[in-house]
Amino acid sequence: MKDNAKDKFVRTWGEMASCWGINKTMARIHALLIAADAALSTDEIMERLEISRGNANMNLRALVDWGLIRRVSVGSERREYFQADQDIWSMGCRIARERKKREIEPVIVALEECLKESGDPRFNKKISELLELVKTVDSVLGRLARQERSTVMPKVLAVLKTMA
Amino acid sequence: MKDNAKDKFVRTWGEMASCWGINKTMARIHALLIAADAALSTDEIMERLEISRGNANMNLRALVDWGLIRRVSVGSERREYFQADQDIWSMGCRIARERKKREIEPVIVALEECLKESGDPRFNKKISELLELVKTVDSVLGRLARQERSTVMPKVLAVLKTMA
DNA sequence: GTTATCTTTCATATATTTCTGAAAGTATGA
DNA sequence: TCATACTTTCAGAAATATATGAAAGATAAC
Repeated sequence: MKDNAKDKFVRTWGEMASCWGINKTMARIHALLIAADAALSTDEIMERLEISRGNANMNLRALVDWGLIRRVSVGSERREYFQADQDIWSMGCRIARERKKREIEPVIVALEECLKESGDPRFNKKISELLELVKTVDSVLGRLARQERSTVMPKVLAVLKTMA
Repeated sequence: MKDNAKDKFVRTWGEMASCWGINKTMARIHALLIAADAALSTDEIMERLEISRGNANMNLRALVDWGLIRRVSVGSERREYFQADQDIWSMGCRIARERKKREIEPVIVALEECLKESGDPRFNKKISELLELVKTVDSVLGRLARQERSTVMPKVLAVLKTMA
């Protein structure tokens, strides 16, 4: 890691990881691959981030799972290489989609169950409001996630500006 | 904890906590206070969640810090009681504000530094795009957070529907 | 089949986060 | 000032999450 700016980028992404509820190494690998000009092999990643093979393998799999990176083959080599999605906006869409799936949808299901099971009207009122809030967020994320190349956010912003 | 629906609500909120990058007990206390009809004392919270005094104190402070609950005094009692914000939408605004401050703003600062320090045009292009994405999210959250009683989300949703 | 190369798994180790409970701190009022 | 009622702190314990590296599992070429 000779380039200071890239190095800082990798470090920063890793430090932010805990806020985002993901693991630090996963974030660092992602950053490394975003910054990289070419696809990298597992060994290159291990070396540059000073992590073990098992760790690299686990986090690469998780990143592929999130749809944030993909396996690519280089020439006729046996070795697998990894490459980050090169379109930043589409990366944003994927993150939106995954977070919706992992963070929001399970809450909606659980809140609806609470609502069904409870007879307390005061509690039900609160849960309904919460559900309304969560569903709105869910809906916004859902629409965002559906865009191929996102033009949504700028439009949303424009609308917000006319209010306030 | 006799009420099953409330109990499930507290449990669910706690389980989601890791996704949101906050701690489980903090989320459970928050849920307990949302569900409660009256303010609760530290001892009541300790007892109902079966946690220690130190733990309760630490997480109550964090929740006050986030602006999600507040200290209230009951009658002439010496003891402090805690109460969740009763307005769910305003709670949403607070969460938006805190997450913007904790998760988004530091990234923007760091990305701008990366941009300044790097001479690699390919890298700079990616960072600029990333910055644009992050700033858009920041801006949306910022506007959301500024609303007192949020009417923003429904409007945003309405706008999104006209596109698709 | 055998060898060489690369990937995945998993028991164990390490690091990090969270929790406990007793001690110290603070405020109130007799 | 002392006793009382409550809050906060913090060192160590427990729980959880992450990482390691050697072994087992693939796959391809010979």
